[in-house]
Amino acid sequence: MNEGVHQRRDVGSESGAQTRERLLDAAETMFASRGFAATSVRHVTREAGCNLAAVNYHFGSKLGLYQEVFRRRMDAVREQRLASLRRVAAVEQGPGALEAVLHAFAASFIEPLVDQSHGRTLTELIGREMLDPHLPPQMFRAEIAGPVQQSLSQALRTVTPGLSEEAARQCVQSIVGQLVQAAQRVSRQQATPFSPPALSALVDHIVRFSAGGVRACVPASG
Amino acid sequence: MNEGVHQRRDVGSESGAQTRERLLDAAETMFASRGFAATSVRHVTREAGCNLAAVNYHFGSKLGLYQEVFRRRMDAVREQRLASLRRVAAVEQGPGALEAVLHAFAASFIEPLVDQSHGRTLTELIGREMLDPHLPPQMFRAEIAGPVQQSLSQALRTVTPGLSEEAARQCVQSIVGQLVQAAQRVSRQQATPFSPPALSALVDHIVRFSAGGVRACVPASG
DNA sequence: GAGTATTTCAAACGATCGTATGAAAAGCAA
DNA sequence: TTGCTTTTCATACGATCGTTTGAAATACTC
Repeated sequence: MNEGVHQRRDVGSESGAQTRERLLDAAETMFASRGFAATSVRHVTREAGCNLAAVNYHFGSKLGLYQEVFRRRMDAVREQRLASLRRVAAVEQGPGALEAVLHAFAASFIEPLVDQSHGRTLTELIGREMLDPHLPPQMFRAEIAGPVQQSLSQALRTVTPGLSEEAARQCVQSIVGQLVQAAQRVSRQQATPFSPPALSALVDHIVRFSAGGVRACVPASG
Repeated sequence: MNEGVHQRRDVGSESGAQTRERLLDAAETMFASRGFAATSVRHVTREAGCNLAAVNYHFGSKLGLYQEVFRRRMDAVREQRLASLRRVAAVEQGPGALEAVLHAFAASFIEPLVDQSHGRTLTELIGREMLDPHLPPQMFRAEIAGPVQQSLSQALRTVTPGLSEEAARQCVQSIVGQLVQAAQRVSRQQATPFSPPALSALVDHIVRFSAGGVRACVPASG
């Protein structure tokens, strides 16, 4: 009898929307730091300062709350990644173009971790979802991973003559792999929040390493 | 009153050791596929075909069981990684030596995922522990990550003239990042267990990409 | 064999979990 | 205000959680 998506007729009062977002904020933080199973509905509602039943009222279930936490942020994350790539690909040309593309992508991936508080928790959240999926299978990959990786792949081929489509796809995986791991290292360091110079050095290394890697994936030309 | 480590006087009977290992086997599988919080002691004991209280008797607590699951495998994992590096570093020389080192390391990381069943679950287990730590902080990094990464770092510098210690350390992070992400992709593909040629192509790409990346981290020489 | 130590067992403990329910509270249109 | 909808609330349900307990069963020593 459950069609899978919880639907309330509308958001009537303003206070209704307020507690709804307080719930999402609290849930986002706790799902990120503790994981889905270890986060209880009671913890979330207590943190949000509202009643236990509010979760089931607003989101149908604990799982519905979890999915809405992602849905609320996914558009912004995807657009941020795509925009920073588009910005660079339109401007840069010549021998340093590859580094520019890589730097734009890496920075847009790493910097939100320390700039805004949402970035850090969101990265942790995504890391957990990757290992312990609770979202519909198509949701995460289709709405974030897919578009972003395809966009980066195309940008790489634009600035790297001779890079095949398959090679570009593999390079994207190598780059994302480095970034995910680096992001986790940064996020883990909660006490000492990575000084800006150290963060900049981290991004610089990934750019240099990846540029060398991408160029090594181009078949040798006369 | 709990000194942190559960100590039974000895392993007296053989049947005692048998159920102890059945518990570890079952727990390893379930912790890997479901995570710590989502795996219940009752599930484990039912899977192991023994009584509920056996976990607390043999390991003191659920957490004690979890830690013992890791302790049982860590030595073997570390030795396997180090041995494959040592084997290559002693033999290879010349221009292809970097690729040989990278291939040895990547293969020892990826191949257990499909060869033996332990490798796959262990990789998933490690991935979960990285995001959701339940081990004493020094245990995992000190016994696996540390020695392996230092060994790879030294091997890279041996076959790559001009690579600084700091640069080697960063390159190790880049390589490990690629491998961890690739391992997760492989493990995720449970239905179609990655044909051997596809796996070989995956390793080959990581070797080529990383070789280019490492060489790009050497300061330009005359 | 008896006697001791080790291991297994069924049963229960208190706690917490996600969810459901129906009544109070609040918001809003008339 | 009245009447209706939306939101909040206290409370309870059944299930499952990790752990404990004391007795039964098993293994081992002598």
